[in-house]
Amino acid sequence: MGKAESNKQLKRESLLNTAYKLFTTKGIHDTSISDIVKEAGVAKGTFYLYFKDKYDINNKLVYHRSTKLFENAVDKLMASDKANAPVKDKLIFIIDCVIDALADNKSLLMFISKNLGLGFYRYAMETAHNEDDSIIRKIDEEVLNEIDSSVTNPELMMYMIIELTGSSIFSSILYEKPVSIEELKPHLYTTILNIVDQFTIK
Amino acid sequence: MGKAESNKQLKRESLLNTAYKLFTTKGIHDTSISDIVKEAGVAKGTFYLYFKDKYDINNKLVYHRSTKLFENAVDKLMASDKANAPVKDKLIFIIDCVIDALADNKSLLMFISKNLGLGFYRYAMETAHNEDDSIIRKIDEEVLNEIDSSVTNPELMMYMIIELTGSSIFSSILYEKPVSIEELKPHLYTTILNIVDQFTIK
Amino acid sequence: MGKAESNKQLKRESLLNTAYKLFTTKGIHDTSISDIVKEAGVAKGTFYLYFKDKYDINNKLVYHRSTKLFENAVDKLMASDKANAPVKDKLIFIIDCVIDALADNKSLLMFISKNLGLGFYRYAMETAHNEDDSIIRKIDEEVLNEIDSSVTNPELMMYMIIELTGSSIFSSILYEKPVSIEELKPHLYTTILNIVDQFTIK
Amino acid sequence: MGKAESNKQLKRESLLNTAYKLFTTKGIHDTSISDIVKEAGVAKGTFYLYFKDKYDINNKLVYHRSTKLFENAVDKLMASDKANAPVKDKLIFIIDCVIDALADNKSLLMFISKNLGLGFYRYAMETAHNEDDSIIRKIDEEVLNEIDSSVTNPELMMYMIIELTGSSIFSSILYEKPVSIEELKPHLYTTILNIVDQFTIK
DNA sequence: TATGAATGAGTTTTCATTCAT
DNA sequence: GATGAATGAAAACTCATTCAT
Repeated sequence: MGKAESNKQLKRESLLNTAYKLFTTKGIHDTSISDIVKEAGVAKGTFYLYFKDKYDINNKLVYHRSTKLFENAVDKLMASDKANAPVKDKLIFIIDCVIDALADNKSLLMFISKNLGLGFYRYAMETAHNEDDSIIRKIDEEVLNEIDSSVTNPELMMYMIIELTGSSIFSSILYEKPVSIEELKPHLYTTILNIVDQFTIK
Repeated sequence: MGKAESNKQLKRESLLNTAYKLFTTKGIHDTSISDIVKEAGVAKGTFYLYFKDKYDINNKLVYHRSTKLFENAVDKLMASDKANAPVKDKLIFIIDCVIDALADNKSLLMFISKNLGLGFYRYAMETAHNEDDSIIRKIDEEVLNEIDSSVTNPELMMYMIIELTGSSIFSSILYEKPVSIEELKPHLYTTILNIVDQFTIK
Repeated sequence: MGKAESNKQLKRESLLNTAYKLFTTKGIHDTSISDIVKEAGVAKGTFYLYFKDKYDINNKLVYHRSTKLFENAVDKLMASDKANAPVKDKLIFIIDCVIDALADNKSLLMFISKNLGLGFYRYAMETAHNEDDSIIRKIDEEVLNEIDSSVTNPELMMYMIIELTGSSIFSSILYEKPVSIEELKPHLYTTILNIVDQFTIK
Repeated sequence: MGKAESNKQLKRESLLNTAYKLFTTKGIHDTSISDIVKEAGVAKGTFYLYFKDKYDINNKLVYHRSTKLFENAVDKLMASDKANAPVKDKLIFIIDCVIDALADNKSLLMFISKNLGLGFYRYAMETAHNEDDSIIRKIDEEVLNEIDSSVTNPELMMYMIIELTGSSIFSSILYEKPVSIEELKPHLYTTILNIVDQFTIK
């Protein structure tokens, strides 16, 4: 990668990071492209070399940041002694990792929650179809492919688990309402395991 | 109510209805105050007599429309033969009513989903504190006040039920993904009843 | 004066006082008629029963408040042992009274200074021609009519004295720059007396 | 200076000149930013590239035009045979130049008078502190630095002279009331010299 | 007299986008 | 590729004034 090439990437990165910072602080509505380029230290026109508009950079951010979240969780799983544990355990492990990461990074939680209003699942499915390197596909293939054939409707099961998790952690992490995330966790995991059972033919 | 007074309410109503129509069709971002007043047939300044800005009228709409949704559900419950049924049954009845209403009114579902990104529950609790006539308070008092004392943490239980329901129906109703709402319902209600059990001391 | 009549005057007074308060605090430019009537507790339309517009009420205020200033000074003079002193002494007495009153009421000083930007004198002369009860005419007749016939150009003399006084006290009272008003006074009065001498044929 | 740079200055100048023209003809209150840009031949947004609002461009104009006034006076003094005359003579020379310039340019007089309502002196002192190239500082250093040590309070002396001059010439130039500027001059200069004497220890 | 909701022309202000350098 | 001044359509918002009650 030549000097020019790396400089090019630097500008792009700078724009992405600045946009993320401003979107999470002031909100996308109150952030203008002017604000972004001023803070990023690049020229107005440069923005358009990399992104179509404000919403384009926002989408790229959502994809980028949420993918990383799951990638890290999978990496941690693989590095752990749970790498070969039963699917149920791996599922809880990954969910736990993601929750911890979001509890540690509330602005990311805020950012994702504002953008995935219609649910993690739908977004995940959409990107799974559009992007070759979809993290969802990777999770599916590498972690959950061994879901027991006794599960009647694995996709629906995953849907309910993801939606329940995704929607219930926000208020808990951000406002500790109605309970803190640490208090929520055991109940949530119990429910998740119940859902798995519910979809399992005995 | 004098002639002037009723005319005043008419203008306000007209603005609310027009805004709702435009927000759900074109989106709030692409709807200008000019658009609203033009379609509502009132002068620009009149808008500012009733609402601070676009976001103010939007919030008032969210409150108004979502309250109505639950009010109708409670009314239906009271008029039904389930008025004196066990709490579990009343809960499922209300949820079923709300889901049916939203399935019948996708633009309302869309509208609410865009605006309650952080979850029904948090919004419900906030308005419960701010508004005297909060529907949530009413449901609490009139329908659920008899929750069995054997439930360990009724608030947390309701939280999980509401979040699971609120987030899982969207994709199902709007895109029939991963399954249609009619297919989802039995699984959802099973999970809800499981959650109730989970919080019940045996 | 009937009840209705006094109520009428009360509204007018309330509008005048509120306008003065707002003009001196926020400036005339940032005060709207809406602001005035809201704070005064009267209806919008009522404003137009008494005043033509914002500038009309402002002018009436300037006239009213500055006239009172000089009236009080003349009253004090008449009540003092200087009532029959030489003109020079009476002149200094009146000027001293006015300065003290303004030093005691900085918002009034601010208000007058903003509105009499083109000088006390011109304004005084204009109102002297327009208003039957002009305070300037009264001062002229009751206090200064005995100006010695040895003064070559009494009008010009008064002009210079008024302008010098009017412009030099502002900064002194409001910012104590370049010196406090108490420090300024002796120098100012010396200069005034010098001006009188300058116009007196010896 | 590149082509772009000079074009940039041209736009700024054009806006300043147009604003001055409109402010002096119609008044600042009746001049809209739309008026300015239309007449200046630039786009609406361009205005905001150079000025914050109407009042910002007005302030910059006051500073610019009043500074020029004194600069020209000092230049004329330096080019004259009075360059090395006694301070008294130089003082009268500069004042005379400024008065003549304002008598020749009544719209400038009007403009300055409306904006320096609280007095030349205060404004001059403020800008002297804020601006490195303050004309007041220059006059002080180049012309008046040799004020005789026998003057007890040079700053106060200058204050009184400036305020007297500044306030008394307006009505005289604009309305020839109470006397024309040519009639006023000898009396004014006599008073000024008297003030200098008053502050000089004999 | 007094009211205050309604008006809508007029103003300020923003900002995504372009394009000559 | 990179720049950033310029654009101008379009948005938000204001407010003096009116008039039916």
